[in-house]
Parts: sequence; structure tokens; C-alpha cells
Amino acid sequence: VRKGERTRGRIVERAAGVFNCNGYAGASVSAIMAATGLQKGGIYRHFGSKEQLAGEAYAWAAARMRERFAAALAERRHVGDRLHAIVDVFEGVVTDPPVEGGCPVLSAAAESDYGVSPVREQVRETMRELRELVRVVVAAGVGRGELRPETEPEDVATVVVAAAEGGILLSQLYEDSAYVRQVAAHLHDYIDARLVKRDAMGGTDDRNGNA
Amino acid sequence: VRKGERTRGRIVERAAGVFNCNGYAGASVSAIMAATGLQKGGIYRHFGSKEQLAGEAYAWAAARMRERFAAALAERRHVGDRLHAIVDVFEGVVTDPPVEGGCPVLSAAAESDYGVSPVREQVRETMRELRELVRVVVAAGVGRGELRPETEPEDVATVVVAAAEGGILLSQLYEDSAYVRQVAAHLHDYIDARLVKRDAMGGTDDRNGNA
Amino acid sequence: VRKGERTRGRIVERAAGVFNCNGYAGASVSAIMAATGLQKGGIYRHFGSKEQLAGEAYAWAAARMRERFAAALAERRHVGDRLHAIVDVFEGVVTDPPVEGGCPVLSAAAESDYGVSPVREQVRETMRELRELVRVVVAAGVGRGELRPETEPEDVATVVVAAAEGGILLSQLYEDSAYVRQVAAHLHDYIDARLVKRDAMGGTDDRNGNA
Amino acid sequence: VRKGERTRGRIVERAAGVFNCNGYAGASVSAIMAATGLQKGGIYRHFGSKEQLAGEAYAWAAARMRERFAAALAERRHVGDRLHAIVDVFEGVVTDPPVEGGCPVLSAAAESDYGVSPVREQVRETMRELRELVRVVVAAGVGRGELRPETEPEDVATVVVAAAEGGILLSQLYEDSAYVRQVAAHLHDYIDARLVKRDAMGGTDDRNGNA
DNA sequence: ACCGACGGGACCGCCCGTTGTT
DNA sequence: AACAACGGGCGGTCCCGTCGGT
Repeated sequence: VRKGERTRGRIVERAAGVFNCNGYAGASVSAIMAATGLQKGGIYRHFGSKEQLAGEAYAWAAARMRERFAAALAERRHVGDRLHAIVDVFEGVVTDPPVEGGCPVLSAAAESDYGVSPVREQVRETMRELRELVRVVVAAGVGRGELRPETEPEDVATVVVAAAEGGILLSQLYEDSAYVRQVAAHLHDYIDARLVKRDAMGGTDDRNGNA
Repeated sequence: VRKGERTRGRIVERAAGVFNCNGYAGASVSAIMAATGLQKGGIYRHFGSKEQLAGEAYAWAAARMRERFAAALAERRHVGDRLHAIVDVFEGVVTDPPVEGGCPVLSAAAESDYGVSPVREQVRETMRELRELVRVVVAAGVGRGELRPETEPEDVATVVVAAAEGGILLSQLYEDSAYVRQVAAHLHDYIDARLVKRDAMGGTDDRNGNA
Repeated sequence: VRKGERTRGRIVERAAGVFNCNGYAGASVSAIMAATGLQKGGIYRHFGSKEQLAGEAYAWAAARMRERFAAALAERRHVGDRLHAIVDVFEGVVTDPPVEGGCPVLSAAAESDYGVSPVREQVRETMRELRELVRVVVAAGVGRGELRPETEPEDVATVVVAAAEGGILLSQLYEDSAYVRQVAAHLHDYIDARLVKRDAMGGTDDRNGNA
Repeated sequence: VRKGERTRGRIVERAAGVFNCNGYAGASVSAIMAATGLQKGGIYRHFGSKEQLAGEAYAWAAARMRERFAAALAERRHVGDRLHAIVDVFEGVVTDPPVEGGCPVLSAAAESDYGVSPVREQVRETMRELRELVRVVVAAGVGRGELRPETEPEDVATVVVAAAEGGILLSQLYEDSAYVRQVAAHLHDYIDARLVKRDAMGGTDDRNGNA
């Protein structure tokens, strides 16, 4: 069963873009047929319903987001670098979207706000992960003395995620990355203000660690 | 021409809630029929299409938002008070939504992100007004010396609106107002940090001006 | 009740054009509202149903046709002149329609062919009158010795009416009066061939009786 | 791809009757559902719209007409025989309709007269073919000396087609084939009058060529 | 005498999902 | 494993007709 698995993966991938671009209610199976080049039968062989496909498509999109954060944190050790890297990932979502249609978490979360959404629980979990990601980094930073002791990890997590998603929302609405960049600049300052300056003289601005 | 106008107004009002709760694509005319207690004929006599109704419903919801900001700014003179009041309005949207389903700007903006939305231009205009509201207040504050001269009105406007909407998004997603409160607290600090302290000793924390 | 009667007449008149241009099924009450400048209530005050209005509108149109034939026959005494005049009326329907949309008999008859039409019986009656008109003239002509004795009034009536309506059909289909003119020319010959030549030398081509 | 084609053909065939009997505006998709035994989904899978189906249905009906003329002309060589055969086909349309509801050209042409019809261009083309059929036969007859040299093919074509369709109109209106028969008789005479009598004595009345 | 509001229903088109057919 | 045919049903739109108001 190898060809089937590849087809299934392709469906999930393409459907993720369709759902992300049109919303669950606005995405028709016909549109997914067109995006995949398959017919109804070819899709419903792999998924029992539109709802199930939406769930897997969202999961795929969320995984793409996770990969970006994982890659960004992979070689960063200092808390400041790691936090700045996280903000950079959010900023990058606008100019180089992991899924067609922009940030899948934002799209799905907004549609989940009103009424019931088949992926609501998944979105909550993803958003929880996002906040947890920041919270853990901040908590570790406080523990290691890299961040000021009064810094509240929960607060920082909420502020970073909320502001970043808000910035993405503005940029996607106007198709102009300037907004998310303004927000990112603010968040970078916000982070720096909470860093414990170890060496006031030998400090570096190179947050990307490039020599 | 009185009864008709009242019915029409009721349709707009109820439809605003339905659209805000389900999105444009997810809101069926049947649902609006149920919400208004009217039949198809009674609705389509006043509106030529679902799209037109959606436009008027969004405009109504946006007006509710504008009213809140207008009321909040009505009796505030100091720039600091005014900015804090704006943040308070955003926070209040979660606990006491102006329209059923939460912040209409957020809902409509998110649905406008992906694909085309019949209210996209309207949402862009509303969001522009929101940013402009903050920007003008900040610019006036800088001009009157109440805010630090290096403060950039454009940046502040973007940060405040983005963070606030992001906080609302989180709170609506989890049905927990704690998130927007955390964000609001951050924004209050953010604002205070840019205020020029006139009287370091006689300062007061009472942002509402209540004695 | 004078103003009401005038309004009623105007509705009938305008509706006749709408029905004639769109057929009974294709003519909506909305279209008649637009054509008359009245609202639903203003129309249904005078007519109980669309069907009744259609009936009166067709009757009005048929009366316009009758008027044309009456006027054409008014001052013609010779059978030949009268028959040629009848053909001329048919020909004139194309270039100067008595009702907007062309010959009402043709339109209504064609729609009456298939299925049931609310004006079917009326159309049959009108068509009967048309044939009767020709038949009576021909019969009189035979009786007075102006037409050859072997001429069958029934046959002539059918041929004249059928050919004329067929010609109108072609002309209306192509929006080109040439077709009905070709048919009319044939019918003129057809008539002349049945005339008893009284005075082979003193004959005149002036079928219109103009000096 | 066999079952689908057969179903599609059945839809076209049945729909042709429904359209011919009720007109385009009067034929509902529900009626076609009933006539075919299919549901909406089964019909709209093969045709994108009612208009497209109407186009194909009319084309099918027009093809049935063409077949009749082709069959009638197949074994006729003499111009007189061919012209008489054409008239016979028109006459036969009434007693044995090629499509339920009578002559499809007449029905469609009449509905095309008023307003716009989705099949207007097709009807014009069919009517053009009908006239062309007669015109070509007549022109050949003149060329071969079987018809009088002064015979105008264009005029004959118009007269034959117009009179025939007019006769069919009358017969369909009254559900009485007598009218088209009277017209046909006239057309036979009309044709004979233009034939060049080769052998005044050995002439035959057998227009069907049957010995 | 006429307008305007509204009801209920039918329209066409498209939806999602299932089932036979390769 | 994928396609193509088809079933029901809901989508938005527009229909005709009634009735209260003025």
C-alpha cells in the first residue's frame, strides 16, 4: 500500500491550502477535487468525510508550523536568541507562508471563534503549544538568570503569541508585511527589555548568530 | 414607511449576529430567517442578496464598535487616559460583546484573509479607522508633550491594535477573558512607559479619572 | 370611478407588450410592475390574478389587430382590393407592430401549441376570426362573380392566414422584413390568379385605391 | 464510459419533449426530472445548466427533423418529386411528430421571437437549413430545366417554409391536421405550376415515384 | 386607489456522500 | 486504487398573491 499512501498525503497537503484559503464552510469538496486532480471517489476512499479530511489537513498545517519553530530553536542556546527567533518565525509566516493562505492557526482560530468548528479542539491544542513554547523558554531563561527574575512566563507567552497573531492578521488583511514587522520590532524590544545584560560592552546585536 | 424600516433594522441587527457567529459562508439565509422570525420573501424584499445584507450587517456591527470608542474617549482629555481607555474598550469586547459572537472586526478580518470576502473592503476601512484612532491620539500626545518625542504614532497604533485583536482572538478561542486581560495589562504598561511624567510625586494610578 | 379605469387600461396595455415579448411563463409580475410603474397592490386591485390579466392583455392586443383589418377594409369595395389589403395588414405587422413584440396572435398561438395556455381558447377564437375574415370576403367575391367560381373560400382562408403568419414568424426570427414581403408577394399573385378579369385593358395595379 | 453516455442521451431525448411542450421558460428542471426518472444530481452531472441542456435538446430535435427530410429526399431524383416530398414531410410533422409537442422549429422559433432565447441562434440556423434545402433543390431544378427559368429559388424557399410552418401552427393550435393539409395542397399546386411539363400526355400524378 | 410588507413556495444550481465499474 | 454515475437535500433567489395601511 504505497501508492495509496502517497496519494493520501497529497490530498491532505492540497486540502490544507484549500481549507486555509476558504475556511471550512467555504471550502467545497469540488475545490479539493480541482486542487488534487482527483475525483470524489478518489478522495472519499481515503477519508470518511469532509470533516475528517479537514482535521487531518489542519494537523498537517500545524505540523508545518511546528517544524519552523523547531528549526529556528534548533541551534539557539541563549534565551534571548531563542525568543527573538520565535518572533522571527511569526514574522516569516507572512512573507513565506508555510501553507497557502497564510497562518493556519490564525485562520482556523478565527473560524473557531464563532460557532462550532470541526477543528476547534485541534486549534486550541496548537495555540496551547505555541504559548507553551514561549513559556518554557522564558521559564528556563528566568531559571538560568538570563531573564529578570520578576518576568512572568505566562504573561510573556500570551503577549508574544497574541501580538504576533494580531500582526499577522493585519498584514494578511492588507497584504502588506509592514504591520507584522512593526509588531515584531516591538516584541524584540519587549524581549530585550527583560534580558539581564551580562556584558554591557561585549554585547552583540546579531540575533541570528551569523558571524 | 415606518414598519418596513423597523423590520429592516431588525433584520440587519439579527443578521449581524448570525454572520458574526458563523462567518459569511457558514451563515445561511435559513439561519437568518430563524433569527429574525421572517420568511424568505420578507427578507429579500429589503435586501437584494445575501451579500448586500452581509455588507449592511457588518456596517452595523462596526458602528457598534465605533460607538464604544467614541463613548470611551468622550470625557477623557489626557492622552494617557485616552489610550488606556482605548485598551479598555478592546478588553471589554470579550466580556461584553457589542455583537453576538464577539469582535466583528476580528471575525470579518480573519475570514477576509483567506480568499475573497464580500466585506473585505469594509473591514479594511474599519481596521484603518481603529489604527487611525490610536495614531491621532498618540500624535496629539507627542505634540502636546504628554508623550515622549521619539514615540512613533504609526508604530504604537499598529502594536496596540494588533496585540488587542490577538488577545481577543485567544480569549474567544478559549472562552476565557484572562488572555485579553494579560494583553491589556501589557499595553497599559507599554503606554505608561511612553508617558512623560509631569509630576513624579503627585502621580495617580486612577486612569479613569474617578476621585 | 374614472381614474381607476384609466389606470386599469394602462396596465392592460403595458402588460400586453410584456406578455407578447416574453410569453406568459416568461413574463413576471415584476416586469409588469416595472412597465406600468405600479406596485403589486396597484395591479392586483384591478386583476385577480396574473392569468386574468394575461387574458385581458391578449384581448386588448387582439383588438388592435382587428382594428387594423377593419381600417384596411373600410373603404375597399372590390374583393381583390379587400384581399390585397388583408395581406398588406399582415405585412405591416412586422414593420409596424400593433403591440410591442410583434404579432400577438403568432406569439400566443405558438405558446398555446405546447401544453396548456391560459389564453388558448382566446387565441383559437382570434385565429378563427382571421380565417373567417378572409373566408367571408372570398365567399362574397365568388357570389358576386369577382372570383372564379371554383375558388374554395375555406382553402383560401387557411392558405392566406397560414402563409402570412409563417412569413411573420420568419421575419421576426431574423428581424428582417424581407421574408414576410416575399410571402406577401406570393399571396398577392395567389389572389390575382383567382380574380375574374373584368376588363383586361383598363385594369389598374393600384390596389390601395390611391389616385 | 458507456452507461453515462446512455443516460445522457436519454436525458436529452426526454428533455427535448419537455422543452418542446412547455417552452424554455415553462419547462422546469423538476419536469425533466420526472420525465427522465432522475434526480437533480443525476442531471446536473451531465449538463452544467438548464440552458446547456436546452441547447442540446433542441439540437437533438432539429436532428430528428433533418433525418426526415434526408429520408424523404433519399430516393427522389426529379425536382418535382423532391419538392413534393419536402411538403409531405412538413405535413407529416403534424400527424406523426418527430418530437413530442410537434414541430420543434416552430415552437422554438416562436419563443425566440419575443425576447432572448438561449436557442435563438440554433433556431435561426435550423430555419436557414430548411430554406436552403428548398432553395438548392429549386436552383438545381432550374438549372436542369425541370423548373421554369423565371422561378426564383429564394422566393420559393421562403414561401414553402413559411406556409408550411404556418399550416403546422394552425393544426397544432386546433389539434386538427386539416389545416396543414390544406396548406400542403396549395403548395403542391404551387410547385406543379412551376414545373416544366416534359410530356403532357405521359404525365403521372404519382409524386411518390411508386409504380 | 394605490403602496409597501410579508408569506410561503418553487425555481435553478450545487452540495456532500454513496455506489457501481473499471 | 481510482473514476464516474447518481441520490437526496440544501443553497440563495425570485416568484405570485394577500393584506394592512394610508
